[in-house]
Amino acid sequence: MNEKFVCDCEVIHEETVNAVKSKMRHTDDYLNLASLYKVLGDGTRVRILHALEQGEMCVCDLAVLLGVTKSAVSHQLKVLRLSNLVKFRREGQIVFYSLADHHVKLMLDMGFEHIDE
Amino acid sequence: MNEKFVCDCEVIHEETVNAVKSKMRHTDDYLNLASLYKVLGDGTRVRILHALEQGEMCVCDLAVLLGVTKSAVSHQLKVLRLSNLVKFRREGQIVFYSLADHHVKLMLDMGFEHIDE
DNA sequence: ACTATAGTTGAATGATTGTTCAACTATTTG
DNA sequence: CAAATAGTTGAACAATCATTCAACTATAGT
Repeated sequence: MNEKFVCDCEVIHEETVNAVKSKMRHTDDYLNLASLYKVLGDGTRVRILHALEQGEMCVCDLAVLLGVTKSAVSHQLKVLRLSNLVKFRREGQIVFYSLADHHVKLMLDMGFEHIDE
Repeated sequence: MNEKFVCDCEVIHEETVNAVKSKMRHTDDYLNLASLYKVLGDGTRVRILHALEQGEMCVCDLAVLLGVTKSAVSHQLKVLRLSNLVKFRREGQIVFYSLADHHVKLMLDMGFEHIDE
């Protein structure tokens, strides 16, 4: 009556699995973490975030800078907003976006370090 | 003769865009960075990585621990291998996987910090 | 050589996702 | 109020992706 039914393995290191299992978080935590990284896993979105490291920018600024439509930028900004990676303020017709906190810059820098090896 | 043709905007902050543009990296850098985060953007893969923080594990261990098939684990391990996030060694029939370097743990921890707010 | 088990791989499938287009809202100016 | 511009939104389409299944390779034991 072990976990064989969820796997096609016949022999495993039972102690190792149990030891690791006790250290694991709740599955939802991993799904949340994956969702966060999924947001960072798009070229347009990381370009937006890196651009905003220099300071706040409006949607049109970003669209011109990245060479895509306002609509595309707006869609991606919404994704970034829902993940609490950017914040915004409205000034007249113009909406200025900026990074939500310094955490975001740290995550980007850590990623760059890895790819720059 | 400005960048209007790539965007449906009529008025922008030209100086801001030029200033930021000079600070931006090559587009390929962002695609590479996004590719890395895309790999981390999957629940199964982050669970694998977090499990491997405890020590090396074989494919069957991981399959039982996560409740998925060997095949699914093997496919994801291949993705992680191609991104240099895990390494492996073979001992007889058994292949043990482990984290490629401490960088990986740092990236995971930083992500957890963000979602734990 | 034969059997059993660990692991890998390719094709197929269903789900997710990024962009575009068109229509919409919000705000400013005349 | 009307016109113009900044930004948002939903539907549609193409592309990407995670899992399963089945067939395969690799190693160990008899």
